[in-house]
Amino acid sequence: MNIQNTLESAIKKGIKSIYNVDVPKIEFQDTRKDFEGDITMVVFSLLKYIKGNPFEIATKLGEYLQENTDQVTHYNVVKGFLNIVISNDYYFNSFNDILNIKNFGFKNVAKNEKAVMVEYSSPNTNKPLHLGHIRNNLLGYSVSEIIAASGKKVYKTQIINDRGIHICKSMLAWEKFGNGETPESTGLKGDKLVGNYYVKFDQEYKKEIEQLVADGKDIGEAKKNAPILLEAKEMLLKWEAGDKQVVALWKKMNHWVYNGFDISYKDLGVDFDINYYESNTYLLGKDVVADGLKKGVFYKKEDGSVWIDLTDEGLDEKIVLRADGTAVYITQDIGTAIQRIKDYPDIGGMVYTVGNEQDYHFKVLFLILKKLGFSWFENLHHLSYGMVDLPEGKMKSREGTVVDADDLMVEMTNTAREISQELGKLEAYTTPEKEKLYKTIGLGALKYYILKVDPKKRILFNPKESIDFNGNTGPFIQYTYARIQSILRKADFDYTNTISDIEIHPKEKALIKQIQNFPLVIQQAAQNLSPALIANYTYDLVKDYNSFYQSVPILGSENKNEKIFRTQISKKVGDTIKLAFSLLGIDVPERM
RNA sequence: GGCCCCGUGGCGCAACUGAAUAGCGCAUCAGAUUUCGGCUCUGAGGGUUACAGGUUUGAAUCCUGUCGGGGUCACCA
Repeated sequence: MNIQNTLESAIKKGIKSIYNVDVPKIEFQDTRKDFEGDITMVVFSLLKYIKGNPFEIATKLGEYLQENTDQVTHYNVVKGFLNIVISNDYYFNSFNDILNIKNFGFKNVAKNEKAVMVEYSSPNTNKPLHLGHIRNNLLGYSVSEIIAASGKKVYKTQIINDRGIHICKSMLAWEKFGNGETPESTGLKGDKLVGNYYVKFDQEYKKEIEQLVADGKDIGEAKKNAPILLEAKEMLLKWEAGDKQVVALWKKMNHWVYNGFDISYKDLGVDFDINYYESNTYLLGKDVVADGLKKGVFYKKEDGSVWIDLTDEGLDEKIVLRADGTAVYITQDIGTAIQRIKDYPDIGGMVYTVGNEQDYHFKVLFLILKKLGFSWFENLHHLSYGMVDLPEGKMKSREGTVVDADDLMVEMTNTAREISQELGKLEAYTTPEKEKLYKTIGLGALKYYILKVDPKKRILFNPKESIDFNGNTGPFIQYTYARIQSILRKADFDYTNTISDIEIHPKEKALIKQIQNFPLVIQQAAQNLSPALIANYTYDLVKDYNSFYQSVPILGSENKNEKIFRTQISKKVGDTIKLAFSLLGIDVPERM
């Protein structure tokens, strides 16, 4: 029970006894530095229920609290703000209550809570992962961890786009120009090898168009009729017909890609519980459309195509099935959503981590599922995020301006190595341990940098200059953690027993308050699908700790109990940093 | 053009979903530290929260309009 809840029920009781009124909610905020107090109640919001002068109301409630609660020692009133001072005993008690709770702030999965499926990454199998995927992966993974810590079961999933004309393009190019190259023969990661052939196709295709135009063909015609494109289309037909050779090639090359992705995912520190493949799901949804037609949710046009009218909701009409009966993108998404609920009946909602260019698509998708009558539609969320832009302009894979995910991770690690070699305290480390550490720091910087900002905002990413190691950054927080560990290593006394008979320092108070807040922050972050809340919380905690560290001696304290208490606080802060960072997918080092 | 998102000190970000004098980091300037890791801490300067109205006891936050940036309006995925 944190202080806010305790006070809230006490104040409600007070209001009941003084004014005989029930109020639903009491508002609190942190007391501003310039006033005395630990927590502040905002009286203004009560004026709806209680007629009167805010100052008087605050004073009466302050008096009531002082007399009727153990925790409130005194109070002061400024305008409509009741500043409440909390007793030292309360801080000791509440800190001692949580001192030995492992994973403080994390809630166990509640039985009656429905599970959540979080989809993220969802790559194409013809291109390696790039910077955009990194933001997607970090967000999706972190949100999954946060929801899990908030007390819900989570299924992490990705849907792999493994079929279609674009896949045939890289297959065809490999067949024509590959000379039997494999990841083993070239030493390339599988996704990189296949990606190269996707580029190769595009080059050949452009050449053929130029040739055709030079021969006097119209440019539009040339684009449609370039021989290599026709061949790719033919290949797609063969694939759909189940042609043995094409399917075998498709399987072989996709495997290369999956092996490549696995390496990238592992480096990035993300994982999945379930994979869905478009080759299995692209036919889903058609029967749902037939069903919806019967129910009158959809309607058929003269040419046989099926549509939904969303003009009443301020959107357009949207096609859900082509005239030839084949599915479009959204048909598949409808089918897949329903399929997932069938596969995992304990799911009560889903989170789709997809870029904001698909905002409209998901609006439509959710609306359709609502109209089809699925009750879980209201627990569908599109975790939409802004583009990651480069200083030079937009990322385009064809023009080679993409930042490759693997390259970026290596670059971050290199930067961390350079800095650590100058400043690190790593004498005790072996070379492999050092390498692991550089990666921890480099990726910590990258992850924190991306996750601390509101997902909706665009990020301008300058690989060379953007990543700072000072200030509000991952490494700064990691550094504080490492320093705490250094203190704990040196603490050669028993600090497991609880302490309560010393003077409590304001900086210690601030830290206890901050730690107590952690469970609430997790719940808020889960509700808002916002890793940024966790990142900012951790930073605030670390700043409070550094301030504490600077103001009071810990191991150097003369008073034995003080020494123990401060060590305990340090330990708890360290634990909390570690837990919070685990929610962001960031490791913390023992030394750096 | 319709719809959606964004606009906060020079730069990068906050503000618990409407509350006190809008916080923090980088950069700049001035200090602190016999001690536990000098990648730390304390302080100063720097803001009409893009602009104009409105609602409210109270607005960066809600509403309307304008401007600027981005996205989206495919029988592509």
